[in-house]
Order: sequence, then structure tokens, then C-alpha cells
Amino acid sequence: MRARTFTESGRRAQIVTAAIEVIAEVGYTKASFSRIAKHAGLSSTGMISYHFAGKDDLLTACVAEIEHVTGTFMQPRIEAADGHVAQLRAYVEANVALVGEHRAAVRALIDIVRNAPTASPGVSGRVALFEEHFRTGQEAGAFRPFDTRTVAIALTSGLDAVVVTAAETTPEPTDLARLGRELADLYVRATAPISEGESA
Amino acid sequence: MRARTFTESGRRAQIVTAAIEVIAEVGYTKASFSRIAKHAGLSSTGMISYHFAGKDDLLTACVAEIEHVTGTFMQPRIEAADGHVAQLRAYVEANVALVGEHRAAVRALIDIVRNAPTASPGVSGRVALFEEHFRTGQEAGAFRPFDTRTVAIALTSGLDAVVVTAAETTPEPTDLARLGRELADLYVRATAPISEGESA
Amino acid sequence: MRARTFTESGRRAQIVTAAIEVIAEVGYTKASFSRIAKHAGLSSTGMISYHFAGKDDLLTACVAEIEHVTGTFMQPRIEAADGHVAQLRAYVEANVALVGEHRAAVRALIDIVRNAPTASPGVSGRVALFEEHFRTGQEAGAFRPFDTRTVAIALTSGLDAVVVTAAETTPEPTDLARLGRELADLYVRATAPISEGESA
Amino acid sequence: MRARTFTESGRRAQIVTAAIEVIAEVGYTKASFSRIAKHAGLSSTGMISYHFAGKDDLLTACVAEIEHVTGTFMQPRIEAADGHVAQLRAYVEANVALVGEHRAAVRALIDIVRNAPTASPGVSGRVALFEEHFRTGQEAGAFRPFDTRTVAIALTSGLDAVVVTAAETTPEPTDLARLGRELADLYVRATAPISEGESA
DNA sequence: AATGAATGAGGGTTCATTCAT
DNA sequence: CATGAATGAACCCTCATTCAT
Repeated sequence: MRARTFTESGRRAQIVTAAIEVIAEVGYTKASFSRIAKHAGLSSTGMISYHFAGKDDLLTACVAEIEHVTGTFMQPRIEAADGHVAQLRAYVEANVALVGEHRAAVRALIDIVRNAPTASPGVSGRVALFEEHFRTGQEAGAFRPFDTRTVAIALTSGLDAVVVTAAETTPEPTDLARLGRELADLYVRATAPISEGESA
Repeated sequence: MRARTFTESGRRAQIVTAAIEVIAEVGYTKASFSRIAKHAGLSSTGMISYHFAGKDDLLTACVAEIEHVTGTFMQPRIEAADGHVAQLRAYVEANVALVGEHRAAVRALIDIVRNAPTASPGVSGRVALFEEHFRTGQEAGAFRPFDTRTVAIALTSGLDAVVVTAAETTPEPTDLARLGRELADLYVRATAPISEGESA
Repeated sequence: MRARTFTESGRRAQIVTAAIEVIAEVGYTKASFSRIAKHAGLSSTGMISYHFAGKDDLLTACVAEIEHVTGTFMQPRIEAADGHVAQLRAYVEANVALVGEHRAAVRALIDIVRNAPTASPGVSGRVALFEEHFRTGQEAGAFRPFDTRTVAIALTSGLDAVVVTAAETTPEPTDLARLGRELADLYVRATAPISEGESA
Repeated sequence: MRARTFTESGRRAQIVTAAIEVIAEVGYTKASFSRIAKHAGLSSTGMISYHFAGKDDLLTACVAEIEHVTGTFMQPRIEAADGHVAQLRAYVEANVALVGEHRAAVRALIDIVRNAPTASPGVSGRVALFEEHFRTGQEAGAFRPFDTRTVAIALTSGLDAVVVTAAETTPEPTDLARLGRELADLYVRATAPISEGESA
């Protein structure tokens, strides 16, 4: 009786992987059990139902897997950055760079976030994360005053759009790096403190 | 063979209106012919198939109608603004204000853009519009240098997200005005020329 | 725009008839849409879903149809009887005679009553009907004192069992008449007032 | 090759017990292997298929177990009664009293009898038992003349219905005793010999 | 021009059973 | 003995589309 990893048995992992790829390809809505089963080399959809309680369960497992993968990639890069502005920049650049490493995962997650917000609690969590980061950054003088919620929504969503666009092809790492820098610049400037010579 | 307006016959207009409302309510994915027919007070889905070549055709008609309605609202406000920065601001504020006037249209369009990009050529048109505006603005010194395409994607998508969030409730016009100003500020700052004291 | 009967369109009636026959043959549990469609000569189960909101709806329509048919047969016979005892006898005899006229309907209804009490409100209604009949009959001195609910349950259920057994074959009318008389005797004696010479 | 008891191995007994409880709760139709396995604390339905040749086999084992349990309870009480009438009364009262002792078994058996008569040969055996009892009782002058088969069907089925109704709750022993007496009275009167003053 | 019945594919899910381990 | 993954059929239901009227 061995311990189960978060992906549990090999079949589960296999199905989750297939599901993520299918969602990335055709979108969450059209990611039917049939398609996923076919992509996973399974003979019937019953197999999926056998390993997962339902479509929601599979979806949750996909989100967990994606968040694990992306977290592993992004976490150290963000923590390596020092200060609110640098961390904002690190987050954006890491997220864009992610496209080069886990293209399917990134596309799938964004599609899920947009179309099945119910099943991905980590999503609204990301907006909340940005909000909190902006709030403490404002107190520290790293960001100008603004409505943290509105800005959090706009910037996370803009980030998603850029990422999804990039993920439509298989861009070179150097292109992704440039893209990340470009977007980080945009966000840093958008939230920068008001300079001395500027009128409020 | 008389000329057809974009809404064509009365029946078509009725169906398009119903479709927009249904898409706004339940999303593009779940907006089936049945639901649309029921919402339009039609007794059968055959009616819809009779007037539209297929789901794509209906969708295209919806997009056209929405773009007509939103264009009528936004166009004069944008044209009233003078200069690249002011027009950017006007666009953002007008788009947010639109929520108070045509909530269903706004929600429906964004849902279509996200989930059926093929059927809405006008959408990528919007990104192109932003790009072109940024490019000429950069030449005029109104905007700093940046990758126009990336920024266009990020900002239009961020705008959509804010609008869609606002459209989830029925906010007061004053709240929408404040929201529009907040977002316009964000975008203007994000694209502002590099100030004198700033290092490139 | 003609008025709809309780069976509505011809197709609906056809499906209801087929459903009743299938339920009578294989039981409510195994009466799947496939089987019903096949029995009705329909090419797909979608046809049934098109005419009925769901399985419950079809079931309700079946029960309504059966109750209409059986009511038409039994009602006049019961009303023709005079007095509580005679009416009890008339009910039992009419119900048994029903087997000769509407065999499938009788079998189907009893199976539904036993297995899907939810969808047949008229069922518990029958027990209540017996109860009420016994109560007023007791007040009139036609029946001895007893627990009306218990007796109502026992006698209706016993009646069902006899009917269902009879409906397993296609008995002659004379046999049914004898069977009905036999059962009516049983029930009349079971509920008869206490005679003078009898100890309470 | 040792002799097997009717419950055979421990696993079999465990599964049979679980099956009886599940059938009692959700009915024979919905008593799937999954549900039974879950109720028995088994991790897979394969376990059931391993110990039983099929669903019918399991069902047969359940019926055997139930009949053993109920027989143990009822047999001595019936044998303690003297004479045909007293034994009829004893049977009815013991059967009703059974609800207080083996509620699940009683509910399960009746559900099986109604929905899967093929798999429970002991059931038609009960009707035959009543028939035989009535026949010999009639010869002894304990019962009036009547069609033994019809009466046997009606009374056993009525008994089942009362029992099942009682088993829907957990009634007090005194209530069950009263219920049993009530029903026994009904049946004794229904079958009583024709009194002197009565016209045939 | 309009209707609404009919179609057939596909959706997710549950089921009893089998089989290699 | 026991396991649990795998199977394939059947379940009800929704879908966009077609077609005779």
C-alpha cells in the first residue's frame, strides 16, 4: 500500500496529462471524455469515469497538476526577486517564460479560468494575490495609489492574453524573454509611483 | 432583390437580440438554439436554422449587431477627443461606460471573442486598431517606444476583463465613470513617454 | 390550432401507448427509452426526449392515460352500486374485470405504483380513497370497526396482486368475473359488521 | 472439500449482509454492485463477482439468508399455535413482529419478491404454503370454502404491503403487536366459516 | 415565409463482468 | 484468495440540422 502522489496512479496521471493537452488544443468546452480518452489511447470513456468521480473531478485534478507544475517553475524565480516592483516584474517574466516550458499547461489553465471559474479556486486567488501585493506595495511606496482590485483584474487578464497568444505558436526562449521584459516594463510603468515633477 | 440591412428581416433581428441576451446570460458555449428560441418566444429551433445558415452565421450576425450598437455609442466619444493620449483615454472610458448602456451586448461580445475568435473578425480588428493607434502615437511622441502588438493585446484584454467584471452586476453610472478613469489612468501611464529625469 | 387532448399530438399518444406496453412487459425499471422507441417503431430515443421533458414526464403522461382509461371503465360501475358494501364489491369486481379490457394498462400501473411512487400521486390517493370509504362506512354501520389505514393498505395491495397475477395470462371474461366475485366476497366478509351472536 | 453453510465463507456472508441492507435502503433495482461494495467496505466490485457467479447468484444467497433468519424467528411461533385459524393468526402476527427484529431483511425480501420473482423460488413457495394451509383448513371446517389460490395471493400480498409500510419507520413493539392483531383479525374474519344465521 | 417533427451523433455517467496480477 | 484496472454496452439527455408540409 504505497503512498499516493497527487496524481495518484499512473493511469490517473496519464489521463490528466491527456486532458490538459486536449483542453489546450480544443478548449475546455470541447474537451469531451471521448476526445480525452482517444488522446490518451484509452478504449472507452468509462475508463475516465472509473478513475475520476466526474468531469469536475478530472478538471480539479488538471488544475492541481497545472498549478503544481507552474508553481514549481515560477515560485523560485519570484522569491529570488527583492522588493515589490522586482517581484511584479519577476512574476510577469516567469509567467511568460512558462510558455516555453509548459505550453499545454499554460493554455489549458487560462481556458479553464475563463470558462469554468467554479472549478479553479486558485484563479480568483491569483487576482487576490495581485491585489494584496499591490496593497502592501502601495504602503511601502513602491506603487502609486490606485484601485488595487481593478488594476489586478486588468493586469492579470492582460498577462493571460499575452501568454495565450504566445502559446499559439512555439516561440524561441529569447523571444519569450523579450516578450516578458516588454510586458513587465508595461506593468511596472503602469503602477509606478508618481514622480516628483508630475502633477497628481 | 432589395438591400438587406445588417439586421435584415424583423425575424432575424428578433433572433439576434435574443441570442445576444442568452449569450450574455449563460455564455456562448451554453447558448444553444433551444435556449435562444425559448428566449425569443419561438416554438422551435427550426425557425433559427431557417433564417441563419448555421450557428456561425447567427454568431456573425450577433457580432455585427453588437459592433453596430457599441460603435454608435463609442465612436462619437472617441472622435471628440483630441490627440493620441486623449483618444486612448476616451476609448477606455467609453468602453467602460458602455456597460451602463448595453450590458448584454458587452458581455456577449467578450464571451464570443474569448471562445469563438474565428467567428468574430472584428475582434482581432480591435487589436489591430490599438496597434495602429500606438504606432502613430509613438511617431508623434505621444507614447513611449514599446512593442505595439504585445501592448495592444495586453491592454484590450485587460479592458475586457474589467468590463466583464463590471457587467456582472448593474453598477451606477458614477461608479462606471470612476472605473473608466481609473483604468484610463493605468493605460495612459503604462504607455506614457519616458520623462526627462528617467533613465531609459 | 386545435385543442390538445391529454395525450396531445398523435406521436405523444403513440409513445405513451408504447411505453405502457413496454412497462407492462418488462417492468418500469427496464423500460428504457431505447426499448420504448423500438416498440413504438421510432428510429431514435431522441424522438421521445423531443416530445417529453424527461423520463418523469413520460411516466406522468402514462399514469394520466392509464388513470383516464381505467377511470372511464370503473367509474360508472362503482357509481351504479348503492351503499358502502356494494360499492366496495363493485370496485373490486370492476378492477379485476379491467384486466380483460386493458391488460397492459393494469400491469403497467401496478408496476409503477410499486416502483415509482413519486410519479403517481393517484396511488396514495387510492389508499386514501379506501380509507375514507371505510371510515364513512363504519359510521353508517356498514363495516365493523377496524384500523382503516391498515385495512386499506392490505386490501388495495391484495387487489393489485390478484390483478397482476390475472394479467399474466389472458383470462376469459367469465373467469375474471368469478375471480372478482371471489375477491369481493373475501373483502366484504373481512370488513363485515359483527353479527349478533358473535363475541367482540 | 468441507461442507459450506448457507452463508459459506466469511466474505460471502459479509457481502450478503451488505446487499440485504442496500436492497432494503434503495430497493433491488438500484442496488448495484458498486453500492453494495461501498456499503460492505470493499474497494472494488470485482470482489463480489469473485465470490458470486452473477447478480442472480448474489440475490439467491440474499433470499436464502433472509429466509433463514425469518424462518428462525417465525417458525417456533407458528408451531406453537394450535389449529388452522390460530396458525394463520400466528403467521400474520409473527410476520408483522418481524419488522421489529429484522427490518432490513423484511424490506429487502419484499422488494425482491416484487421485482425479481424469478430469483426467489421461496416466494411462490409462500403462496403455495398458504394455499395448502387453506385447503386443509377448509377440509377441517376451519375456513369457509373459497378459491385458495386467489385468497392466498391477496392475503400474502396484503401482508407484505402492511409490513413494508410498517418497516418504513421504526415502530415500537407494542405498535407492531397491535398492527399484527388488527391484520390477523382481518384475515381470520375474511376466511371464517359461514355462521349459522348467514345465508350462503 | 414559416413550422415543428424527425434525425443521428455525441454528451457524461453507471453498470455487471472479466482478467492479469 | 484477492485485487482493482479495464471493458463495452446501455442509460437519459441535448445538440444543430434537415425536411415535408
